[in-house]
Amino acid sequence: MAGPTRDQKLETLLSAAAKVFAERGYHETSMRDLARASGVSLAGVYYYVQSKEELLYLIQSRNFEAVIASMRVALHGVTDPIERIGRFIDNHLDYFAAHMAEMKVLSHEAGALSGDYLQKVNDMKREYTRALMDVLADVERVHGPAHLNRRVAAYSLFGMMNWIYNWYDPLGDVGVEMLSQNVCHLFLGGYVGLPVSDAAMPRSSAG
Amino acid sequence: MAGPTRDQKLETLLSAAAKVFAERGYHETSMRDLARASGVSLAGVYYYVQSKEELLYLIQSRNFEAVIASMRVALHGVTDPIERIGRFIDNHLDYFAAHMAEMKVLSHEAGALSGDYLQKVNDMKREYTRALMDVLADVERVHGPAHLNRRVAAYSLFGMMNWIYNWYDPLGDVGVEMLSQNVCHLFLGGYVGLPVSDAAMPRSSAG
DNA sequence: GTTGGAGTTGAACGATCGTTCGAAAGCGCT
DNA sequence: AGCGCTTTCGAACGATCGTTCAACTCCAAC
Repeated sequence: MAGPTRDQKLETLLSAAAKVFAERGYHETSMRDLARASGVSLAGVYYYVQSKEELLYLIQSRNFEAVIASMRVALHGVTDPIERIGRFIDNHLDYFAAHMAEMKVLSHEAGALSGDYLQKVNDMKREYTRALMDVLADVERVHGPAHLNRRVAAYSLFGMMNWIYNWYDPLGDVGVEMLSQNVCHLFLGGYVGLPVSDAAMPRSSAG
Repeated sequence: MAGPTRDQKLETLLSAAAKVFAERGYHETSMRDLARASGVSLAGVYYYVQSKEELLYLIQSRNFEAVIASMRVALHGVTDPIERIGRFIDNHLDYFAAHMAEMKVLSHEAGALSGDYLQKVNDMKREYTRALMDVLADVERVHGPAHLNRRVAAYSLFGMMNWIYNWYDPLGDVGVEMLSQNVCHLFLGGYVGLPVSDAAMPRSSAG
């Protein structure tokens, strides 16, 4: 019958904050809004968090770390470059759809941080981008050079995937599986220039 | 020797505001920042604009109108659906790259408006999205049904194109022409599922 | 029953926000 | 010079912001 841990209450606070940040935006949201949404007093928020900016940083860094860690697992042991891309996309969209509020805050509120907070999140961003670029380099090593600038291709893919917070409803008629398959097909079809065999689609080879 | 018109001074104000909004974000920017950036006093701004929100609305609506009008011209008389898509992409990226600050404000500050302002911008968004979806329907009518959900494809393309404010530098080593060609290739290759003939690329047929 | 730390709070702080307003300044016209 | 209209401004308004702090409650340990 133990009450919630300090860490658990912080998680609850972060979760509530992510929801409000996603709806109203970081700067429009006041600490009083967050207090109301998480059921504590205004001053009570500051018992768990040093500042409003640290709150945003915790949301961004924790989820970014989770995405990267999950991506490493998803790609581990997979050698076919095409399937590695499929896994990368699949992992990204799965996590995005499962944590819409947090990922919208991560994608949309990228420039709201400053100082050390900003630098640390930017480091993760560089690491994640590098991971994708490496996979793209693998593809070209195996299937020959693409007729596309690799950097443009990488950021276009991130654009496709990160833009979904503007329109996608995980509970709508387009399931996450279909979304992921479509993005895989769209990107791979355009990047390697040929219809992608179903065997390379992660959804049908891992389940 | 006539001094600047009232409309010209408003344009100057909007341009300066777009730049500051793009850099700092709409809500972080104060009317005092805008006054300093445009060289007038704080109260002076309110001679040209009723409110901060109207300022944002004017930036968004004027540029959205320009994009839509320019798109109508670019597509006029073009019958081949594939080339119509190419023109659509080309027009979008051309305008985006030429008006980075304004288009970033339009893309990134979508949820900052409210009331009638929001409704009017949303109407334009619906019109623009509908235009793309119609072209996609044309493609499928000619080249057979795509193996992709049309809505997912449309929003993925918008994602690719609108995300560029997060990374693209028009003055960098990737020119607008290469960017546009790459996005065309990426999208068409994935959507119609085959290498796109150069003749269908707007850059090589219109010059 | 008393101590002490963890958790929570109401009230207040100075700063900054968007907006307003009356007055002054510029200026073509007579 | 004097009038009328547009343009500009300094100063102030009330509201809200992020943050702080002393005081309070709660409860396990002694």
